[in-house]
Amino acid sequence: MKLIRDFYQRDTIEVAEELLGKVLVRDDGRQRLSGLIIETEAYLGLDDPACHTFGGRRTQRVQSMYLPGGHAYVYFVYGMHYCFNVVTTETAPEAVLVRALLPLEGVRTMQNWRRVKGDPEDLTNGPGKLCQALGIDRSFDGASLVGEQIYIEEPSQARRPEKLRIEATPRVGINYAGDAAFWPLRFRLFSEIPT
DNA sequence: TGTCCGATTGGT
DNA sequence: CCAATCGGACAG
Repeated sequence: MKLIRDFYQRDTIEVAEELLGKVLVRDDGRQRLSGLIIETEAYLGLDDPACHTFGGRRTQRVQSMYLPGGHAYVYFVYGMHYCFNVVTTETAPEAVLVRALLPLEGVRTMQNWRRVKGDPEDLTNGPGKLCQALGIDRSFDGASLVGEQIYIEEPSQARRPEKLRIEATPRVGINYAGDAAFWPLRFRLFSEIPT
């Protein structure tokens, strides 16, 4: 079951936690590439120094963060990587960064796009890596998450754990953000998931 | 227009 | 630990 718009149009921290254990799907019409979401980070908009919209910044790059919850915000960093975010709330420019997946469908294709072999976990255990594995680039910026090309769905019964165990720790790579660098807004699933 | 730097990754 | 690599934010 594909998540509906209302799932995204809620409090950002709630969405960040509840995205854990869901399945991110990229469907190019020929095949499905998917992975179980195991790590996220919440970015809290105007009052969050680590957020691209801090202080009400509204530049070309971050336009899609001002879309209603349920859209994608994809940006380019370090001259070579893309990061995929889920826009949250009804109107506030907040989002959740998807940081890691457990590959499910289309592992072969992911290996081709990543040009690495070996441990499937290395395919999508980082925000830049998972974008490369799923073929997500800036053309997905602003895309609807209730459409056909990219969306998030409930996991199959088989890989839905009895109870999710979540750990909250500080976000990474934002040491420039002062106190906000210590806010526990990074969420990780550490239950055993059947694969 | 010029400069500085990044919500990362991969190799030393 | 450090380089790669270039678009974006902001100062001038």
